[in-house]
Amino acid sequence: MTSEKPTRGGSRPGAGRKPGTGLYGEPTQTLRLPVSSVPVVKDFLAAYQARHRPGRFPPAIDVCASAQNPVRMKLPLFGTRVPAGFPSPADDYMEATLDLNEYLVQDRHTTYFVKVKGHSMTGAGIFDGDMLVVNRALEPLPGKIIVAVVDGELTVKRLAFENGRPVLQAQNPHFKDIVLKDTQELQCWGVVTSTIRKLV
Amino acid sequence: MTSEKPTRGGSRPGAGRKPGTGLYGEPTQTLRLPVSSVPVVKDFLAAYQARHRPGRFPPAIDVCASAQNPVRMKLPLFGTRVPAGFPSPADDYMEATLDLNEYLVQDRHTTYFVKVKGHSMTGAGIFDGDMLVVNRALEPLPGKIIVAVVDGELTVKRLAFENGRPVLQAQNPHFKDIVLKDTQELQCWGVVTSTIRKLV
DNA sequence: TCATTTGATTATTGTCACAGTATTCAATAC
DNA sequence: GTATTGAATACTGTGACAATAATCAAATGA
Repeated sequence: MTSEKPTRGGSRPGAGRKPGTGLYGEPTQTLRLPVSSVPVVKDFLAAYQARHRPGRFPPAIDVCASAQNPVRMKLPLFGTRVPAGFPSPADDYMEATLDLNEYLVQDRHTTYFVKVKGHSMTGAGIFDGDMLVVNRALEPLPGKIIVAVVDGELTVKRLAFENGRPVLQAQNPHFKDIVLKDTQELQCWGVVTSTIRKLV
Repeated sequence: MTSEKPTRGGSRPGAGRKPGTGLYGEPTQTLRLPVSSVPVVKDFLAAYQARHRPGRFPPAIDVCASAQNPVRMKLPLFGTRVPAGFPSPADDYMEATLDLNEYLVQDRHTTYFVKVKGHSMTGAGIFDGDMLVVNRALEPLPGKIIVAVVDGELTVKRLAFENGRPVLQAQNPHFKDIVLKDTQELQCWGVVTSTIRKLV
């Protein structure tokens, strides 16, 4: 321990942290939120931050399941007319019975389920935690929402083509589209046929 | 226009705004976010506010009863890891089985389906043509999305309470909320537990 | 009598400001 | 040539402030 005056360091022109080197690469601002929502928003921001990191696409899918052995289960489906009382199977109001598997699974051998992670598809009405029904036998046409693998990352995006190149469009203006380069391979795992969201 | 000193008003003990009268009914705090995420978070907060707005004690709501019909099923469920190839039932990725009916139908005796018409619930991610899974055995608590009959009209709205009165909130700023008057009867047909949307 | 007006009081809310931290630069030391 | 160092500058979390909103009860006026 000395009290000598150091001779290194000092004023330098052009020194200082460079702009855009923060967590998000863009300006920030403060927003007032209810305290109970803070952890939720922080989780969202973590995904938001990761999504903006160049060259990396965090997985958007959590759970995969296949529809191999569906069983029938019929439940009442009511029509659009307003019944005078609560509808019962004997009423004319009942339009049909509905089997969810029958309704949602075209072909049990080519259908599976995945769970959505992240907020990149909110513009298409697909939210974090939604369950998707995917049919891998369907052709990935432009405009369809597909499950795809790009650079080893599993994502859910809307398929489009620009200048002959496939583009995986995020349906949220704050997430970047994925424009495939010649060196990148697009592996399609199927077309999303339905979305399911649990509310309770 | 006079300059006389008014004699009304003045200091009062116990005056002042009451705690918990804000948008969320709870304390708030500031959080720093990237500017591009601000509209996304604000949208989220709007829904969050509707979800968490504390209601008063619920009035008498008629929960009607009836329905039936059974059967069951089981389907394979795959693990959370991203598989290197397409998952199949023979893979180690299969972790359990998923049954769509089991996943979406808590009690087949109290569950039915309805199809949405109109755009009044788009703010809650419920769109025209969506299929709703409704459980009429669940209690219509504030914040839940319910199927209700008001003045003979069958509607899907979010339930809330203002000044002790039930309010059916449309989740679309272009639709009006339904504030129930004393002469009006609110007949609840159940709580929406899931939404299903077919894309193809 | 009773509904309305009024100013003080207090909570909420959007925004700014500040201190502490992180990053970068280039001269100096080794 | 490489590592160290202090200054410079941006980022980040939190506190503070002013403007707004809500509430109360006395005074007012019909």
